[in-house]
Amino acid sequence: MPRVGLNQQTVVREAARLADEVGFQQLTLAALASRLGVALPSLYKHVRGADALAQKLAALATAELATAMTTAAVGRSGGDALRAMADAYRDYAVRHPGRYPATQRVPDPADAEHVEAGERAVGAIFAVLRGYGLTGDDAVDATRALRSALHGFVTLEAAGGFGLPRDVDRSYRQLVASMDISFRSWPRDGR
Amino acid sequence: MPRVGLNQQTVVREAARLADEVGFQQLTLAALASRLGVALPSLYKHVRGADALAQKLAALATAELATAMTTAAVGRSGGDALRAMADAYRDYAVRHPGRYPATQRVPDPADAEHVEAGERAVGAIFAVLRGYGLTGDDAVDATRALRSALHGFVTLEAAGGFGLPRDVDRSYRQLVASMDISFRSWPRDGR
DNA sequence: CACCGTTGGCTAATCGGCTTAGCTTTAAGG
DNA sequence: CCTTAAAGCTAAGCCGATTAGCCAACGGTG
Repeated sequence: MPRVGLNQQTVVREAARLADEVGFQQLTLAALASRLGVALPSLYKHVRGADALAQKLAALATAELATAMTTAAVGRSGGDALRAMADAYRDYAVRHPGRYPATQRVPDPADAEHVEAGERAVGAIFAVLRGYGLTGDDAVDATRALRSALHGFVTLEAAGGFGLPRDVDRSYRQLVASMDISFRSWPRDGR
Repeated sequence: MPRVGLNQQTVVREAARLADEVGFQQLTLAALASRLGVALPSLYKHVRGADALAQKLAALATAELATAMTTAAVGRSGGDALRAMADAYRDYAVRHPGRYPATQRVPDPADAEHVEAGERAVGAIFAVLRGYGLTGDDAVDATRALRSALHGFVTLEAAGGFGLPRDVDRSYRQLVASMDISFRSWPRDGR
């Protein structure tokens, strides 16, 4: 019986593909094994279990998303950079509906690649905000605001939460435009 | 053997309590049954199954959230109403970590109460936005923006996605303040 | 080429959760 | 008191995850 020749990389990558097809919640070791032409328990030679697989998938997806955000913003600044990054963010979420939810998982401190990927993603946002003159606590607040807005939008969109017929692309553009306005006149409370 | 005397209401309500304790994902028919002092299959006399239970829980949570939002905004307007509603929203999510995620489920059109609850929640936001002079398509866009921001924030907060030590309450206040600014000068593209 | 150790794959078995089928018994109403 | 709808039960089957333990393929070494 010839070996299939799997390793952790191939397993995680196929999991990513499968997740995009069937959804993150429906990503199952059983389905993944059959997809890879292998019996389910064989996967344990490469991944500790279902939870560990999800965590590895999170690391992969976070790295991809961070790269997409960084790439989009490079060579741009201000509202231009913001729009490009926001578009890249939503584009990733739409094109990878199975991977995107995985990016919500907090990195395991022991997984250096995952931690680094998360820092790259936040760093990309920070860099854009520096273009608005936002630094320190303001940058932290603004980063949280931007992440919240983008994450919330793509999550609601994916869940089918926008019932009305109004064009969703346009709503997203308006959201990003409103964030642009916010960042240009960021509210400072007394501190 | 005396009867416990369950009905759909009591089952769903207990499910909500349990979900808040153990988390939405960990809400299981097995745990719910043992909590109610009943064998698992007995639950099927009151609920069609696990998915239907989640849907009923969604209806309950959506109604509660809508009520909280509406109550908070009553008698206020403008930024005052916005802040009160936003605080009520986050407060609900924090105090009901198991119910809140359920509110993401799209109502089944056949469940009139659920549909109505969703409309009440959106209607509450619409009402606040009217105080900013936002109506029609602008109100739709702004509603989506606000929902995105609030939902994104509480979701990331619950997931532990805010790593830095910066005070989360303050970040939320800043987010809401920035939305207030956005609504006061809502961007209109050429249409 | 033969040997051997590593390791990737397998089968078997257990466990937990969901679901269905079908039986029993409560309790409410005539 | 009798009937009957419904609330509860047990039994059984399915599916996914996990663990244990076996076997065979491949790579390196003599």
